Amino acid sequence: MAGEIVISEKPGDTLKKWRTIFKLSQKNLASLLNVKPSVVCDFEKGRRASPGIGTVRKFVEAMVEYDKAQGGKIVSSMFAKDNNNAVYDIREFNTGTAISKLIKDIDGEILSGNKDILERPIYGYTIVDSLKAITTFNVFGDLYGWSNERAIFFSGVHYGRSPMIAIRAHPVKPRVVIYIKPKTIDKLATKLAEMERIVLVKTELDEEEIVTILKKFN
Amino acid sequence: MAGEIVISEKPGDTLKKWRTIFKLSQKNLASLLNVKPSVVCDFEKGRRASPGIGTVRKFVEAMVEYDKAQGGKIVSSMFAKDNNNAVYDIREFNTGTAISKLIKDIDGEILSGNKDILERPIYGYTIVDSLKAITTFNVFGDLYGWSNERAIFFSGVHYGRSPMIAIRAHPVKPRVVIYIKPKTIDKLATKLAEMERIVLVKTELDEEEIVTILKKFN
DNA sequence: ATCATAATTAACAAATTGACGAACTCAAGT
DNA sequence: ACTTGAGTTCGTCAATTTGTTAATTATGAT
Repeated sequence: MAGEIVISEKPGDTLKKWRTIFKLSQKNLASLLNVKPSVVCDFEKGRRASPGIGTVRKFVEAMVEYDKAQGGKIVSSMFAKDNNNAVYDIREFNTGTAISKLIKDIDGEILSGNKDILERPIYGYTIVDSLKAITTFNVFGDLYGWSNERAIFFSGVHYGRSPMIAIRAHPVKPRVVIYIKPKTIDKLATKLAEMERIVLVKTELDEEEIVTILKKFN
Repeated sequence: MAGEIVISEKPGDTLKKWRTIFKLSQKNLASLLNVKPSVVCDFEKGRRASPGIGTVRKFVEAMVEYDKAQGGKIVSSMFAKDNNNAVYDIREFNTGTAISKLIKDIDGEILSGNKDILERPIYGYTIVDSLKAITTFNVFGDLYGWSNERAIFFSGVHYGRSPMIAIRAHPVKPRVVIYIKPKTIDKLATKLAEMERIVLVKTELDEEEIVTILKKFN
Protein backbone atom coordinates (compact mmCIF):
# COMPACT_ATOMS: atom_id res chain seq x y z
CA MET A 1 0.00 0.00 0.00
CA ALA A 2 2.52 2.62 1.13
CA GLY A 3 5.12 1.21 -1.21
CA GLU A 4 2.69 1.12 -4.07
CA ILE A 5 1.92 4.78 -3.60
CA VAL A 6 5.56 5.75 -3.62
CA ILE A 7 6.41 3.75 -6.69
CA SER A 8 3.45 4.55 -8.90
CA GLU A 9 3.94 7.33 -11.43
CA LYS A 10 0.64 8.77 -10.31
CA PRO A 11 0.63 8.52 -6.52
CA GLY A 12 -2.61 10.44 -6.43
CA ASP A 13 -4.42 7.79 -8.42
CA THR A 14 -3.11 5.09 -6.14
CA LEU A 15 -4.18 7.07 -3.12
CA LYS A 16 -7.65 7.37 -4.59
CA LYS A 17 -7.76 3.69 -5.42
CA TRP A 18 -7.16 2.81 -1.80
CA ARG A 19 -9.59 5.37 -0.48
CA THR A 20 -12.32 3.83 -2.62
CA ILE A 21 -11.31 0.34 -1.55
CA PHE A 22 -11.84 1.45 2.01
CA LYS A 23 -15.16 2.96 0.98
CA LEU A 24 -14.37 6.40 2.24
CA SER A 25 -15.44 9.71 0.74
CA GLN A 26 -12.88 12.47 0.52
CA LYS A 27 -14.78 14.18 3.28
CA ASN A 28 -14.67 11.13 5.53
CA LEU A 29 -11.00 10.57 4.97
CA ALA A 30 -10.30 14.25 5.47
CA SER A 31 -11.99 14.21 8.83
CA LEU A 32 -9.99 11.15 9.86
CA LEU A 33 -6.89 13.11 8.98
CA ASN A 34 -8.15 16.33 10.57
CA VAL A 35 -7.82 18.26 7.34
CA LYS A 36 -10.26 19.75 4.87
CA PRO A 37 -11.56 17.69 1.96
CA SER A 38 -9.83 19.90 -0.59
CA VAL A 39 -6.51 18.75 0.80
CA VAL A 40 -7.37 15.15 0.04
CA CYS A 41 -8.45 16.14 -3.42
CA ASP A 42 -5.27 18.07 -4.08
CA PHE A 43 -3.21 15.01 -3.28
CA GLU A 44 -5.35 12.71 -5.36
CA LYS A 45 -5.20 15.07 -8.28
CA GLY A 46 -1.45 15.25 -8.02
CA ARG A 47 -1.23 18.93 -7.29
CA ARG A 48 1.72 18.11 -5.08
CA ALA A 49 4.19 16.30 -7.26
CA SER A 50 6.08 14.69 -4.45
CA PRO A 51 4.21 14.46 -1.17
CA GLY A 52 6.27 13.68 1.89
CA ILE A 53 6.43 10.17 3.20
CA GLY A 54 4.90 11.42 6.42
CA THR A 55 1.80 12.38 4.50
CA VAL A 56 1.67 9.01 2.80
CA ARG A 57 2.03 7.28 6.13
CA LYS A 58 -0.77 9.35 7.62
CA PHE A 59 -3.12 8.46 4.79
CA VAL A 60 -2.37 4.77 5.00
CA GLU A 61 -2.57 4.63 8.76
CA ALA A 62 -5.81 6.55 8.85
CA MET A 63 -7.47 4.17 6.44
CA VAL A 64 -6.22 1.01 8.09
CA GLU A 65 -7.15 2.21 11.55
CA TYR A 66 -10.53 3.30 10.38
CA ASP A 67 -11.12 -0.15 8.98
CA LYS A 68 -9.90 -1.77 12.14
CA ALA A 69 -12.36 0.30 14.15
CA GLN A 70 -15.12 -0.92 11.85
CA GLY A 71 -14.15 -4.51 12.62
CA GLY A 72 -11.50 -4.88 9.98
CA LYS A 73 -14.00 -5.69 7.30
CA ILE A 74 -11.95 -4.46 4.37
CA VAL A 75 -8.91 -6.30 5.54
CA SER A 76 -10.96 -9.43 6.02
CA SER A 77 -12.59 -9.06 2.65
CA MET A 78 -9.18 -9.17 1.04
CA PHE A 79 -8.92 -12.61 2.47
CA ALA A 80 -12.32 -13.80 1.48
CA LYS A 81 -12.70 -12.45 -2.02
CA ASP A 82 -15.67 -13.50 -4.12
CA ASN A 83 -17.63 -14.93 -1.21
CA ASN A 84 -15.50 -17.92 -1.95
CA ASN A 85 -14.81 -18.16 1.67
CA ALA A 86 -11.31 -19.37 2.12
CA VAL A 87 -11.08 -17.77 5.51
CA TYR A 88 -12.80 -19.89 8.08
CA ASP A 89 -12.33 -17.46 10.90
CA ILE A 90 -10.37 -14.35 11.63
CA ARG A 91 -10.09 -12.44 14.85
CA GLU A 92 -7.98 -9.99 16.78
CA PHE A 93 -7.30 -10.32 20.48
CA ASN A 94 -7.56 -7.33 22.77
CA THR A 95 -4.59 -8.39 24.79
CA GLY A 96 -1.58 -10.42 23.78
CA THR A 97 -1.56 -14.17 24.31
CA ALA A 98 1.64 -16.16 24.65
CA ILE A 99 2.34 -18.45 21.73
CA SER A 100 2.98 -21.32 24.11
CA LYS A 101 -0.46 -20.95 25.69
CA LEU A 102 -2.18 -21.04 22.34
CA ILE A 103 -0.29 -24.17 21.34
CA LYS A 104 -1.13 -25.92 24.59
CA ASP A 105 -4.80 -25.01 24.39
CA ILE A 106 -5.28 -26.33 20.88
CA ASP A 107 -3.31 -29.45 21.75
CA GLY A 108 -0.66 -28.60 19.19
CA GLU A 109 2.58 -30.37 18.52
CA ILE A 110 5.59 -28.27 17.66
CA LEU A 111 7.19 -29.52 14.47
CA SER A 112 9.93 -27.01 14.06
CA GLY A 113 10.93 -23.41 14.39
CA ASN A 114 12.51 -21.20 16.95
CA LYS A 115 11.60 -22.20 20.42
CA ASP A 116 12.97 -19.06 21.99
CA ILE A 117 10.00 -17.04 20.86
CA LEU A 118 7.37 -19.22 22.48
CA GLU A 119 6.64 -16.71 25.21
CA ARG A 120 6.08 -13.81 22.85
CA PRO A 121 2.54 -12.56 22.56
CA ILE A 122 0.37 -12.70 19.48
CA TYR A 123 -2.62 -10.51 18.84
CA GLY A 124 -4.88 -12.42 16.56
CA TYR A 125 -5.31 -15.41 14.31
CA THR A 126 -6.63 -16.43 10.95
CA ILE A 127 -7.87 -19.84 9.87
CA VAL A 128 -7.34 -20.39 6.17
CA ASP A 129 -8.26 -23.16 3.81
CA SER A 130 -4.91 -23.50 2.05
CA LEU A 131 -6.05 -24.44 -1.40
CA LYS A 132 -8.89 -21.98 -1.53
CA ALA A 133 -6.61 -19.32 -0.19
CA ILE A 134 -4.10 -19.79 -2.92
CA THR A 135 -6.64 -19.99 -5.69
CA THR A 136 -9.00 -17.28 -4.63
CA PHE A 137 -7.00 -14.37 -3.39
CA ASN A 138 -3.78 -12.54 -3.39
CA VAL A 139 -2.54 -14.85 -0.65
CA PHE A 140 -2.04 -12.40 2.18
CA GLY A 141 -3.06 -9.23 0.48
CA ASP A 142 -0.36 -6.59 0.44
CA LEU A 143 -1.89 -4.77 3.30
CA TYR A 144 -0.01 -2.43 5.47
CA GLY A 145 -1.10 -2.65 9.04
CA TRP A 146 -1.05 -6.40 9.22
CA SER A 147 1.25 -7.22 12.02
CA ASN A 148 3.20 -10.42 12.07
CA GLU A 149 2.30 -10.82 15.70
CA ARG A 150 -0.31 -13.37 14.86
CA ALA A 151 -0.95 -17.02 14.19
CA ILE A 152 -2.10 -18.47 10.89
CA PHE A 153 -3.94 -21.77 10.77
CA PHE A 154 -4.01 -23.73 7.52
CA SER A 155 -6.52 -26.45 6.89
CA GLY A 156 -6.56 -28.74 3.90
CA VAL A 157 -2.83 -29.16 4.08
CA HIS A 158 -1.27 -32.06 2.20
CA TYR A 159 2.47 -31.82 2.63
CA GLY A 160 2.72 -28.37 4.08
CA ARG A 161 5.00 -27.17 1.34
CA SER A 162 2.76 -24.71 -0.37
CA PRO A 163 1.69 -22.65 2.62
CA MET A 164 5.26 -22.26 3.80
CA ILE A 165 6.43 -21.32 0.35
CA ALA A 166 3.77 -18.66 0.13
CA ILE A 167 4.88 -17.34 3.49
CA ARG A 168 8.49 -17.40 2.42
CA ALA A 169 7.68 -15.38 -0.64
CA HIS A 170 5.69 -12.86 1.29
CA PRO A 171 7.26 -9.86 2.98
CA VAL A 172 5.00 -9.94 6.02
CA LYS A 173 5.22 -13.12 8.03
CA PRO A 174 3.23 -14.54 10.91
CA ARG A 175 4.90 -15.71 14.09
CA VAL A 176 3.18 -19.05 14.21
CA VAL A 177 1.87 -21.35 11.51
CA ILE A 178 -0.46 -24.15 12.51
CA TYR A 179 -1.42 -26.99 10.20
CA ILE A 180 -4.84 -28.49 10.84
CA LYS A 181 -4.82 -32.24 10.38
CA PRO A 182 -2.06 -32.37 7.81
CA LYS A 183 -1.65 -35.58 5.82
CA THR A 184 2.09 -35.60 6.27
CA ILE A 185 4.72 -32.95 6.77
CA ASP A 186 7.27 -32.33 4.12
CA LYS A 187 10.83 -31.82 5.32
CA LEU A 188 11.03 -28.66 3.26
CA ALA A 189 8.20 -27.13 5.28
CA THR A 190 10.03 -27.57 8.57
CA LYS A 191 13.23 -26.31 7.05
CA LEU A 192 11.54 -23.18 5.77
CA ALA A 193 9.95 -22.63 9.16
CA GLU A 194 13.36 -22.70 10.77
CA MET A 195 14.77 -20.31 8.23
CA GLU A 196 11.94 -17.89 8.71
CA ARG A 197 12.14 -18.29 12.48
CA ILE A 198 8.50 -19.21 12.50
CA VAL A 199 7.05 -21.72 14.94
CA LEU A 200 5.45 -24.52 12.95
CA VAL A 201 2.77 -26.48 14.75
CA LYS A 202 0.31 -29.20 13.87
CA THR A 203 -2.96 -30.05 15.56
CA GLU A 204 -5.46 -32.86 15.11
CA LEU A 205 -8.39 -30.73 16.23
CA ASP A 206 -10.70 -29.51 13.50
CA GLU A 207 -11.64 -25.93 12.65
CA GLU A 208 -14.77 -25.91 14.78
CA GLU A 209 -13.06 -27.15 17.88
CA ILE A 210 -10.28 -24.63 17.44
CA VAL A 211 -12.69 -21.74 17.10
CA THR A 212 -14.50 -22.82 20.25
CA ILE A 213 -11.27 -22.85 22.18
CA LEU A 214 -10.06 -19.57 20.79
CA LYS A 215 -13.36 -17.89 21.65
CA LYS A 216 -12.15 -17.82 25.21
CA PHE A 217 -9.11 -15.81 24.29
CA ASN A 218 -9.26 -12.09 24.65
CA MET B 1 12.94 -1.08 -0.42
CA ALA B 2 10.93 2.06 -1.20
CA GLY B 3 8.05 0.81 0.90
CA GLU B 4 10.36 -0.12 3.73
CA ILE B 5 11.77 3.40 3.81
CA VAL B 6 8.33 4.97 3.98
CA ILE B 7 7.02 2.72 6.71
CA SER B 8 10.01 2.61 9.02
CA GLU B 9 9.92 4.99 11.95
CA LYS B 10 13.45 6.02 11.09
CA PRO B 11 13.52 6.35 7.31
CA GLY B 12 17.05 7.70 7.55
CA ASP B 13 18.33 4.52 9.12
CA THR B 14 16.67 2.44 6.45
CA LEU B 15 18.17 4.63 3.76
CA LYS B 16 21.57 4.14 5.30
CA LYS B 17 21.06 0.43 5.56
CA TRP B 18 20.45 0.21 1.84
CA ARG B 19 23.32 2.51 0.96
CA THR B 20 25.67 0.26 2.86
CA ILE B 21 24.16 -2.83 1.27
CA PHE B 22 25.00 -1.31 -2.09
CA LYS B 23 28.46 -0.50 -0.80
CA LEU B 24 28.26 3.17 -1.53
CA SER B 25 29.79 6.02 0.45
CA GLN B 26 27.68 9.09 1.05
CA LYS B 27 29.92 10.85 -1.43
CA ASN B 28 29.40 8.21 -4.10
CA LEU B 29 25.68 8.16 -3.67
CA ALA B 30 25.56 11.94 -3.62
CA SER B 31 27.36 12.12 -6.94
CA LEU B 32 24.94 9.60 -8.45
CA LEU B 33 22.16 11.91 -7.33
CA ASN B 34 24.00 15.05 -8.37
CA VAL B 35 23.85 16.52 -4.92
CA LYS B 36 26.39 17.23 -2.22
CA PRO B 37 27.22 14.58 0.36
CA SER B 38 25.76 16.65 3.15
CA VAL B 39 22.34 16.16 1.63
CA VAL B 40 22.66 12.41 1.90
CA CYS B 41 23.79 12.77 5.45
CA ASP B 42 20.89 15.04 6.31
CA PHE B 43 18.44 12.41 5.17
CA GLU B 44 20.18 9.59 6.94
CA LYS B 45 20.33 11.56 10.15
CA GLY B 46 16.67 12.40 9.93
CA ARG B 47 17.28 16.10 9.71
CA ARG B 48 14.70 16.03 6.94
CA ALA B 49 11.88 14.32 8.73
CA SER B 50 9.58 13.65 5.84
CA PRO B 51 11.31 13.52 2.49
CA GLY B 52 9.13 13.58 -0.58
CA ILE B 53 8.33 10.34 -2.29
CA GLY B 54 10.17 11.68 -5.33
CA THR B 55 13.32 11.88 -3.27
CA VAL B 56 12.86 8.36 -2.01
CA ARG B 57 12.33 7.15 -5.55
CA LYS B 58 15.48 8.92 -6.71
CA PHE B 59 17.54 7.32 -3.99
CA VAL B 60 16.26 3.86 -4.70
CA GLU B 61 16.58 4.21 -8.45
CA ALA B 62 20.08 5.60 -8.20
CA MET B 63 21.24 2.67 -6.12
CA VAL B 64 19.61 0.03 -8.25
CA GLU B 65 20.85 1.57 -11.49
CA TYR B 66 24.31 1.95 -10.10
CA ASP B 67 24.29 -1.72 -9.21
CA LYS B 68 22.98 -2.65 -12.62
CA ALA B 69 25.82 -0.72 -14.24
CA GLN B 70 28.24 -2.69 -12.09
CA GLY B 71 26.77 -5.91 -13.42
CA GLY B 72 23.94 -6.20 -10.96
CA LYS B 73 26.12 -7.86 -8.35
CA ILE B 74 24.12 -6.75 -5.34
CA VAL B 75 20.85 -7.75 -6.89
CA SER B 76 22.32 -11.07 -7.89
CA SER B 77 23.76 -11.64 -4.46
CA MET B 78 20.28 -11.32 -3.03
CA PHE B 79 19.43 -14.26 -5.17
CA ALA B 80 22.44 -16.32 -4.48
CA LYS B 81 22.93 -15.93 -0.77
CA ASP B 82 25.62 -18.01 0.92
CA ASN B 83 27.35 -18.79 -2.37
CA ASN B 84 24.72 -21.45 -2.57
CA ASN B 85 24.20 -20.59 -6.15
CA ALA B 86 20.56 -21.06 -6.92
CA VAL B 87 20.73 -18.66 -9.82
CA TYR B 88 22.13 -20.40 -12.84
CA ASP B 89 22.16 -17.33 -15.01
CA ILE B 90 20.77 -13.83 -14.94
CA ARG B 91 20.91 -11.20 -17.62
CA GLU B 92 19.28 -8.05 -18.89
CA PHE B 93 18.70 -7.35 -22.55
CA ASN B 94 19.54 -4.01 -24.05
CA THR B 95 16.49 -4.02 -26.25
CA GLY B 96 13.15 -5.70 -25.70
CA THR B 97 12.50 -9.15 -27.12
CA ALA B 98 9.04 -10.43 -27.90
CA ILE B 99 7.85 -13.19 -25.61
CA SER B 100 6.82 -15.27 -28.60
CA LYS B 101 10.31 -15.12 -30.08
CA LEU B 102 11.89 -16.29 -26.87
CA ILE B 103 9.49 -19.21 -26.63
CA LYS B 104 10.12 -20.25 -30.20
CA ASP B 105 13.88 -20.04 -29.82
CA ILE B 106 14.00 -22.22 -26.75
CA ASP B 107 11.57 -24.67 -28.32
CA GLY B 108 9.02 -24.01 -25.60
CA GLU B 109 5.51 -25.32 -25.34
CA ILE B 110 2.87 -23.00 -23.96
CA LEU B 111 1.00 -24.67 -21.13
CA SER B 112 -1.30 -21.89 -20.09
CA GLY B 113 -1.65 -18.20 -19.57
CA ASN B 114 -2.76 -15.21 -21.50
CA LYS B 115 -1.91 -15.50 -25.13
CA ASP B 116 -2.71 -11.87 -25.87
CA ILE B 117 0.52 -10.72 -24.33
CA LEU B 118 2.80 -12.87 -26.44
CA GLU B 119 4.02 -9.95 -28.50
CA ARG B 120 4.98 -7.86 -25.53
CA PRO B 121 8.67 -7.33 -24.98
CA ILE B 122 10.68 -8.58 -22.05
CA TYR B 123 13.98 -7.15 -20.95
CA GLY B 124 15.82 -9.91 -19.22
CA TYR B 125 15.68 -13.35 -17.75
CA THR B 126 16.71 -15.39 -14.74
CA ILE B 127 17.32 -19.09 -14.55
CA VAL B 128 16.61 -20.40 -11.09
CA ASP B 129 16.98 -23.79 -9.47
CA SER B 130 13.57 -23.94 -7.81
CA LEU B 131 14.43 -25.88 -4.73
CA LYS B 132 17.65 -24.05 -4.02
CA ALA B 133 15.88 -20.80 -4.68
CA ILE B 134 13.24 -21.45 -2.11
CA THR B 135 15.61 -22.73 0.49
CA THR B 136 18.43 -20.27 0.07
CA PHE B 137 16.98 -16.86 -0.47
CA ASN B 138 14.12 -14.53 0.03
CA VAL B 139 12.60 -15.92 -3.15
CA PHE B 140 12.67 -12.84 -5.32
CA GLY B 141 14.21 -10.45 -2.90
CA ASP B 142 12.02 -7.47 -2.19
CA LEU B 143 13.93 -5.36 -4.57
CA TYR B 144 12.55 -2.36 -6.20
CA GLY B 145 13.79 -1.97 -9.72
CA TRP B 146 12.93 -5.48 -10.69
CA SER B 147 10.55 -5.08 -13.49
CA ASN B 148 8.04 -7.72 -14.31
CA GLU B 149 8.98 -7.37 -17.94
CA ARG B 150 11.09 -10.44 -17.76
CA ALA B 151 11.12 -14.20 -17.97
CA ILE B 152 11.91 -16.56 -15.14
CA PHE B 153 13.16 -20.06 -15.83
CA PHE B 154 12.80 -22.70 -13.14
CA SER B 155 14.81 -25.89 -13.22
CA GLY B 156 14.38 -28.81 -10.87
CA VAL B 157 10.63 -28.52 -11.10
CA HIS B 158 8.55 -31.47 -9.94
CA TYR B 159 4.90 -30.51 -10.22
CA GLY B 160 5.27 -26.81 -10.82
CA ARG B 161 3.17 -25.92 -7.84
CA SER B 162 5.75 -24.38 -5.60
CA PRO B 163 7.24 -21.87 -8.03
CA MET B 164 3.81 -20.61 -9.05
CA ILE B 165 2.72 -20.33 -5.46
CA ALA B 166 5.78 -18.30 -4.64
CA ILE B 167 5.00 -16.06 -7.58
CA ARG B 168 1.40 -15.74 -6.50
CA ALA B 169 2.46 -14.67 -3.07
CA HIS B 170 4.90 -12.14 -4.38
CA PRO B 171 3.88 -8.60 -5.28
CA VAL B 172 6.18 -8.32 -8.28
CA LYS B 173 5.50 -10.88 -10.99
CA PRO B 174 7.33 -11.89 -14.14
CA ARG B 175 5.59 -11.95 -17.49
CA VAL B 176 6.71 -15.42 -18.42
CA VAL B 177 7.55 -18.49 -16.37
CA ILE B 178 9.39 -21.33 -18.04
CA TYR B 179 9.80 -24.74 -16.47
CA ILE B 180 12.91 -26.60 -17.52
CA LYS B 181 12.25 -30.32 -17.97
CA PRO B 182 9.42 -30.57 -15.47
CA LYS B 183 8.43 -34.03 -14.29
CA THR B 184 4.75 -33.32 -14.66
CA ILE B 185 2.62 -30.22 -14.49
CA ASP B 186 0.12 -29.83 -11.72
CA LYS B 187 -3.25 -28.42 -12.72
CA LEU B 188 -2.96 -25.85 -9.95
CA ALA B 189 0.13 -24.43 -11.59
CA THR B 190 -1.65 -23.73 -14.87
CA LYS B 191 -4.63 -22.34 -13.05
CA LEU B 192 -2.47 -19.95 -11.09
CA ALA B 193 -0.72 -18.89 -14.26
CA GLU B 194 -4.04 -17.99 -15.81
CA MET B 195 -5.12 -16.07 -12.76
CA GLU B 196 -1.89 -14.13 -12.68
CA ARG B 197 -2.04 -13.59 -16.45
CA ILE B 198 1.40 -15.07 -16.73
CA VAL B 199 2.47 -17.14 -19.70
CA LEU B 200 3.51 -20.56 -18.46
CA VAL B 201 5.88 -22.47 -20.73
CA LYS B 202 7.83 -25.68 -20.54
CA THR B 203 10.94 -26.65 -22.43
CA GLU B 204 12.91 -29.85 -22.69
CA LEU B 205 16.19 -28.06 -23.31
CA ASP B 206 18.60 -27.95 -20.41
CA GLU B 207 20.10 -24.89 -18.75
CA GLU B 208 23.27 -24.90 -20.83
CA GLU B 209 21.46 -25.05 -24.12
CA ILE B 210 19.13 -22.27 -23.06
CA VAL B 211 21.98 -20.00 -22.05
CA THR B 212 23.68 -20.60 -25.40
CA ILE B 213 20.55 -19.62 -27.23
CA LEU B 214 19.86 -16.58 -25.10
CA LYS B 215 23.43 -15.36 -25.55
CA LYS B 216 22.39 -14.23 -28.99
CA PHE B 217 19.67 -12.01 -27.59
CA ASN B 218 20.49 -8.40 -27.07
C1' DA C 1 51.27 12.46 15.01
C1' DT C 2 49.63 13.33 10.59
C1' DC C 3 47.19 13.02 6.40
C1' DA C 4 43.24 11.68 3.90
C1' DT C 5 38.69 10.25 3.68
C1' DA C 6 34.01 9.74 5.47
C1' DA C 7 30.50 11.60 8.04
C1' DT C 8 28.18 15.24 10.63
C1' DT C 9 26.59 19.83 11.62
C1' DA C 10 25.23 24.74 10.94
C1' DA C 11 23.66 28.67 8.34
C1' DC C 12 21.23 30.09 4.56
C1' DA C 13 18.37 30.90 -0.30
C1' DA C 14 14.99 29.08 -3.31
C1' DA C 15 11.46 25.95 -4.22
C1' DT C 16 7.77 23.07 -2.68
C1' DT C 17 4.63 21.22 0.43
C1' DG C 18 0.74 21.16 3.51
C1' DA C 19 -3.22 23.30 4.68
C1' DC C 20 -7.17 26.61 4.18
C1' DG C 21 -11.24 28.58 2.19
C1' DA C 22 -14.03 30.07 -1.34
C1' DA C 23 -15.87 29.39 -5.75
C1' DC C 24 -17.21 25.92 -9.11
C1' DT C 25 -18.68 21.57 -11.58
C1' DC C 26 -21.24 17.44 -11.79
C1' DA C 27 -24.29 14.08 -10.82
C1' DA C 28 -28.52 12.19 -8.10
C1' DG C 29 -32.62 12.74 -5.73
C1' DT C 30 -36.96 14.63 -4.68
C1' DA D 1 -36.01 23.45 -10.94
C1' DC D 2 -33.83 23.16 -6.76
C1' DT D 3 -31.05 21.06 -3.33
C1' DT D 4 -27.70 18.22 -1.50
C1' DG D 5 -23.39 15.63 -1.59
C1' DA D 6 -19.10 14.57 -3.68
C1' DG D 7 -15.42 16.08 -5.97
C1' DT D 8 -12.33 19.79 -8.34
C1' DT D 9 -9.69 24.07 -8.91
C1' DC D 10 -7.04 27.71 -7.29
C1' DG D 11 -5.01 31.91 -4.76
C1' DT D 12 -2.82 32.32 -0.55
C1' DC D 13 0.68 31.63 3.03
C1' DA D 14 3.38 29.52 6.85
C1' DA D 15 6.25 25.60 7.47
C1' DT D 16 9.33 22.33 5.40
C1' DT D 17 12.12 20.54 2.13
C1' DT D 18 15.89 20.70 -1.13
C1' DG D 19 20.06 22.09 -2.05
C1' DT D 20 24.61 24.89 -1.39
C1' DT D 21 28.86 26.13 1.11
C1' DA D 22 31.84 25.89 4.84
C1' DA D 23 33.39 24.37 9.14
C1' DT D 24 33.90 20.44 12.36
C1' DT D 25 34.32 15.89 13.94
C1' DA D 26 35.33 10.99 13.64
C1' DT D 27 37.85 7.09 11.55
C1' DG D 28 41.50 4.87 9.60
C1' DA D 29 45.99 4.07 7.53
C1' DT D 30 50.93 5.04 7.39
